[in-house]
Amino acid sequence: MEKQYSIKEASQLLGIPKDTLRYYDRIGIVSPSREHNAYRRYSKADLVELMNVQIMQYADFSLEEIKGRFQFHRMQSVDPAYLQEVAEFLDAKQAETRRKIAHLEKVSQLLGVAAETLRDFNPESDQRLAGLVREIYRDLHQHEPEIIKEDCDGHQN
Amino acid sequence: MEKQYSIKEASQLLGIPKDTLRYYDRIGIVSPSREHNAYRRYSKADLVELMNVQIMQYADFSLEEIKGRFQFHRMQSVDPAYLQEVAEFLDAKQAETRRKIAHLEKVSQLLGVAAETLRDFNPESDQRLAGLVREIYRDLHQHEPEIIKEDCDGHQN
DNA sequence: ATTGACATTGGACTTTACTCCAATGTTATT
DNA sequence: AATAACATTGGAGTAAAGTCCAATGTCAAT
Repeated sequence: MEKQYSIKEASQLLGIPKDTLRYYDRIGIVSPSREHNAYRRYSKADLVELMNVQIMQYADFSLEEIKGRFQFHRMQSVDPAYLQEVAEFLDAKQAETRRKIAHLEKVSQLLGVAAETLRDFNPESDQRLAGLVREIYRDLHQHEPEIIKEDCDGHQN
Repeated sequence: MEKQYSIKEASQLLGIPKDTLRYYDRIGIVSPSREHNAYRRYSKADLVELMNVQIMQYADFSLEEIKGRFQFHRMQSVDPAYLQEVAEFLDAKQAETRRKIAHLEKVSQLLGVAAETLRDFNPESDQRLAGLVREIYRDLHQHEPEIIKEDCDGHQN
């Protein structure tokens, strides 16, 4: 006889609001069984699934993705082709994550240089700032170079 | 006589949809002047501002922030106290960005190990995966340790 | 005068992941 | 029987940053 948990208990154990648990039930992410009175009863397996969901969210998966791709602990027949597919999906996610990191690295640089330039203005950091901005702008869409290309830090000249 | 640009031209030059430009006008981000017939006329300064907006967005600022903090190219009197304030704001943003990067680094690790584990299962990478997941879970909310702590990769045991 | 390409507006809709509410039902305790 | 503390539901609202639409106005060329 495994213990079962009320929605309140599940909520407290996992730190997920009750409304959110109901929402997950509604959209089919984790749908616990019900008691005679229609109260939700969360099994341990349900809690584990919810922890999975939390991890997946941490890893930037959308609920759609979580719902779609990751029923694989449900299926007992672990089709190797399917495993392969999931692995590729993870690879793609990782690549995307790396791109995001590269982006944020540039942002961090930009912010650092911008703050420095504000703190004490000198032509050197101003130059670096302008260069970064240009680079980012190129990054943003690599075309249409022939317009104004002021440095975009706001100080008019 | 500086050239002025129609909304279509501005849109094409900057790669921003016309509807978005109108939206920016409405919420007061960049509000160009108008012709006799109420058509918007974007000046070069407007375009520069819009480029600023693009950079700011690249740097993960919300439109609220862009609107609130960065009218400083507008003000000609560059109050040093204000510069200081902005610099601190940028510092805070940078710190936040660094936190995001740290998060994504962990995500990337997790995805890598998860894919590896799926590809060819061996107890070693399984261990690493479990360890990472535990770490993340601790990260997620550092409390309530006394429940189930299965590895959250889905394979039942 | 009509056509086509452009412009305007207010307002509704989209997406994601919740969050809140009111009306109502259930359980346990007083 | 009344009360408190739970639970249920459908449905509405929220945030951000657009995106789309219909009705309408303007402009240049035919």
